[in-house]
Amino acid sequence: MELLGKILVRKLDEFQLKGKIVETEAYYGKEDPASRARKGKLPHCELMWSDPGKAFIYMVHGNWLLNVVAFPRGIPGAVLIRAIEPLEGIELMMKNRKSKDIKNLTNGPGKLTQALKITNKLNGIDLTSKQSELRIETNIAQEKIEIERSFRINVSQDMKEPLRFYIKNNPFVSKIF
DNA sequence: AGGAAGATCTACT
DNA sequence: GTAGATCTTCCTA
Repeated sequence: MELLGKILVRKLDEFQLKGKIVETEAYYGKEDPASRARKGKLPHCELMWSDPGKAFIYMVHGNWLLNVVAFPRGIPGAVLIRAIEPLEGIELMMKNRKSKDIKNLTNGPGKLTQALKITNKLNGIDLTSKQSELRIETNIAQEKIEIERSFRINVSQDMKEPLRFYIKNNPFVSKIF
């Protein structure tokens, strides 16, 4: 996806936490049996019908999952950020996660939200605005990345096509086939 | 009001 | 690798 390789920036009081997006999954609306939007316009996921570039944060199994709305208004769909590679503020992430293993900080959807202190307070925030507490920056020195794709992980009913994208040979992706 | 499900994580064998 | 914990929202009575 286009999000791969971009930088996720979480702004706290005096600090900034940064991480490179290394793993994503696509979710659609009613076409997708795994999507929460499949049953119709549920109140809490109305953001999927909203404008692209907004954060859609969803709680499941006691974990916050971070999504980015990916389609124009009117079309439901979002991209789940599964894993990032910590770049800045790593010590604070370790503190948030109570772990000192860097590879264990953000290599999963629920883990990265803990490390970055992402909660439903940030639901619906504009990820493209400079003032947002949470935003996505384009990687200036965009290195060459190889994108690999596979089927989604831990989804009870997956679709027929692979909807998971990740950066090849990156140690921070949650699972490699 | 109560119960079930869900895009997960951790700990233990 | 498998089981259990965990929490919020939605569905049904």
